[in-house]
Amino acid sequence: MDLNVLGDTFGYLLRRAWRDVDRRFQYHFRTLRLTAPQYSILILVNANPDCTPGDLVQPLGISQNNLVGIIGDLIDRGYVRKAAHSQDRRARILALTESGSAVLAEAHAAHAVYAAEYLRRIGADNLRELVRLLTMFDAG
Amino acid sequence: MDLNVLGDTFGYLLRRAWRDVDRRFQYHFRTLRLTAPQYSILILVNANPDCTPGDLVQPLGISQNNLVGIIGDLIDRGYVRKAAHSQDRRARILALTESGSAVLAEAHAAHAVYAAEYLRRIGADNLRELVRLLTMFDAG
DNA sequence: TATTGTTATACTCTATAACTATA
DNA sequence: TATAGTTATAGAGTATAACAATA
Repeated sequence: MDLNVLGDTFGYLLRRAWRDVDRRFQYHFRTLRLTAPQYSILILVNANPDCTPGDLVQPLGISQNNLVGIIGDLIDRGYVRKAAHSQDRRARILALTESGSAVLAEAHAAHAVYAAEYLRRIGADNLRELVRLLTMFDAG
Repeated sequence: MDLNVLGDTFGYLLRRAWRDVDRRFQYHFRTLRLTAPQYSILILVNANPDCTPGDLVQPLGISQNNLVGIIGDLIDRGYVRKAAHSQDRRARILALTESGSAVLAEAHAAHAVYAAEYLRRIGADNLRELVRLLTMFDAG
């Protein structure tokens, strides 16, 4: 097949790269049954205890209505707990449960294996350079 | 918000970059009502006349069953036509219609505007470097 | 009036399985 | 027995709109 202009089109390549990375992520996280956004939520809630769901909207790039279900799943599975905000009675605050901290540790271990795979495939220098370039796309 | 390890995680950044790029693509292709995969199909069918749907599976990274609907939509809209294969009666061959060639020309024009936006934002050298790095992820 | 969280809905993309007609 | 195309279905992810409670 002649790829024509596609082989030099960064959008085409970005989509393929994302699909490859997401597929490998899913493979390494299959026993934990965590998606990439769910892993991100665990990391953010752990690093920012008592944050609100609204705080997660920007860093995750997921709108608040769609966050409800994803966080709700993590709550149902006992990894995250949601409590009333002390000042603003509209707001909720999030924190990891003990079980959530434990699964986050397992997730970090799974992520290390996944990352090592790409370290071999792509190389440390290339990955560092990629992070630099991708950060420029970050529109928020 | 403390991003913790996420700010240096290429998977996280890749997802955000892809979402940004896809959103801008959708914006520039809104009047043509073409998705990124549909634009890719028009390019590939144009560059490879009389290819089969199966030929598109690998370059698009879309499985054959899911391709049916996407190609079917392009056929319904009169951009692609499907005909019998001369040797293999199981297979079909694809080609652009006149209307398909016309819309592809419009799509290339829309893509040029979209690409110019990123050329300003990211810079030619960085985009070239990005294409080099993303090609390494291409698993097929 | 505006904001936080929530529900509902629809559409796209993706994944698995199974079917048909050919080879 | 394998392959090309197709159909069906279910699950994510995403988008818009609307609502209740509270600020």
